[in-house]
Amino acid sequence: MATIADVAQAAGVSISTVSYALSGKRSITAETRTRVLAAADALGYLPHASARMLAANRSQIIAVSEPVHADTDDAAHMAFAMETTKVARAHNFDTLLLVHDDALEGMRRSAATQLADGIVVLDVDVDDARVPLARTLACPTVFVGIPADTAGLICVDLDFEAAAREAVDRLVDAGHRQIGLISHRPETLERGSNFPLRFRDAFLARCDERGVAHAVVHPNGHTADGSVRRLLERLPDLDGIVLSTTPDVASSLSAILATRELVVPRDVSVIAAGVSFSTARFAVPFDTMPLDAHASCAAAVDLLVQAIDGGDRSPRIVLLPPAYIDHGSVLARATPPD
Amino acid sequence: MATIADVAQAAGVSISTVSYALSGKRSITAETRTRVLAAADALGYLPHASARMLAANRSQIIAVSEPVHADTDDAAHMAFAMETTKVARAHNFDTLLLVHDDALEGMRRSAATQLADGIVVLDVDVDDARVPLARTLACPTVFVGIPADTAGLICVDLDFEAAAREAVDRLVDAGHRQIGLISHRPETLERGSNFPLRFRDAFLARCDERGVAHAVVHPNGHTADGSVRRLLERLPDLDGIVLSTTPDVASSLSAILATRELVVPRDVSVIAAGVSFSTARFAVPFDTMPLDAHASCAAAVDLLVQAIDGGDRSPRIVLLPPAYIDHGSVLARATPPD
DNA sequence: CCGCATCGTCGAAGCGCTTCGAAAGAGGCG
DNA sequence: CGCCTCTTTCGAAGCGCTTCGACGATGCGG
Repeated sequence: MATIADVAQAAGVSISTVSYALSGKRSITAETRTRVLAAADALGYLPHASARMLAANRSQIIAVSEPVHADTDDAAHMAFAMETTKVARAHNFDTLLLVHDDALEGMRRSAATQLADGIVVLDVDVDDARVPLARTLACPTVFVGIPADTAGLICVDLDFEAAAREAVDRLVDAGHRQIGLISHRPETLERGSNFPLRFRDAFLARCDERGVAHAVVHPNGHTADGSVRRLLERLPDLDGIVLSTTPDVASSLSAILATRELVVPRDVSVIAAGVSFSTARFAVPFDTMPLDAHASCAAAVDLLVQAIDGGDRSPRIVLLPPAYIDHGSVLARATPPD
Repeated sequence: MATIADVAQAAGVSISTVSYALSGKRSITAETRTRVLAAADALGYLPHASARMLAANRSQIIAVSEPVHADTDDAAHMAFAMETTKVARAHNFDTLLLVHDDALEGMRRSAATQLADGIVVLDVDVDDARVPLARTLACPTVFVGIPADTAGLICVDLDFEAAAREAVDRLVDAGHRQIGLISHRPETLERGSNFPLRFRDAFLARCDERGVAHAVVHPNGHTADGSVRRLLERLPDLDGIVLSTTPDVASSLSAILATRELVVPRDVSVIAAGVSFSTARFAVPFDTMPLDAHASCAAAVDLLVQAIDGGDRSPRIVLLPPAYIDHGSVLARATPPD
């Protein structure tokens, strides 16, 4: 491997001149710069990563902490890790993957050894062990998700509350009067995954505000079977369903409604909200307010880079407004006669 | 952050003594070692990653190259990247994630800058651009998957050929006479994904050897709809199906067979082989020979660490024998009267 | 014509660690 | 008692880079 000394020799200049010519941190004559760049190019020179890290006190590495809980959607996780990596590259950072139990310990390690310049924390629980840890680290950290106690943290997430409100509003505005929410499985909520709670609570509040009959169910298995049954028990004239659940449950919904002679959107309107999968390939695609991995990760990395490069570590919560993708699964109801 | 000098001072020894006490590369009296360890502990000392990398000429980082093609299964990719990371940690390596277009360029970069000590290449195509690149790199590289030209490479994969043969053998041995293979979507094969080809070819060869009627279909959409229709056109008495396909296609199979009054395993036996998803939660679970991410990645990382630490870079192909998980989806057929 | 900025380049220090060679001390043997 | 060996520890070099201070050269104004 060629070193900066080789380039310097080839270009007939000093080592520091090469460094400045390549970094642009001091002015260099155009002619000298050209010579240096040519030499670097000819030698295929790339700076030795660890030497650069040591001297510059910067690793250009972002750690990504991703615990991967058994009950969460692998494909969604993948998307977040990948998007974080992609966006980080655009900022000239590489990403280090910290998974499973090392999601926690790895944060401490990569911060203490200064392996990472910053950390992105994914799959955040309400009561996440990584929250107190992050507070003790010298290393800037951004959470994708909102834990219970956000004091001192930088957090980014879809505005699940706004999404829940918009879902309710759209259904109510279109004349729906009995709205059910199919949420996540009970174990997901018990573990303390944060967004299902936020979504559910906002859903309940908005339904109350709008004065509409409503019910919330949590699927027990991997289909919407029991959820639909329980919704219909509580809302016999169910005309709207909001989905904030897993892809397997969502994809089974149309068929299960069909067994009860219910057709989407003829009899029941459906909106999927805060979901990280697409319903476009479902037999009946649903209107969707997606949990957009790219948007969340881009925002997170932007904030992190700002903290690293710009030194702006002031705590804040950034909520991303939901987008609405129309697939025609919401049908206006005739206003019931007073 | 505490440095090795701080530890040395606290323990009342020299820097090199601390280094040797911690690394164990030279003998140190028990008493001195204890003192050093105590001091390191008290100060919360962890060696500065880049300083250590620079001095030791070792990064303890493995790059993971994962292009993520649009037509491939996100959850499966996730599993491979995660498992690689997990196994790497057990060897005291961290993993750097290289995705999308950077899967290729990142390999060059992390090798040239010596950011990575080795590379694991995932999601390998038959004609993968990363193959010729790997040959030019100084950095040891292990492929998870078998490209067309394996000259000079270290590769690990499930023995798809053996899996195909075993699937055919099990069906034929159980008296099946018309066996269909539902393979991957045409675009997956066109892109040159390597294992579907290997599996299909071995399937065809074994069916010929065993003298059994057979057909191969490639699903067009995301269900097994058309595949089943085309199989039945060509094999009117279809009694066995081998699945080497995507989870969406596989999960739709039972229901689609049901529309034709075909029940698994009463009328048709099914074996899923070389798949990275579980069929355990399907309405009818299938016998499965899994593509085990953990096994593949563990083997890959072992080989890579051997190459890095042990200097053993001799090219080789390691094929992992398939396991067979019985879910009762294969039913012995009465031998037809001669 | 001299002094003073300004510009482009250079030399050297230093980032925190590993590792080599050597020094110092301990112990055994003739 | 001296010599040699072995063990334990130390000092210093060096990994490849960034960056600071300085130095010579050039250009300008007084």
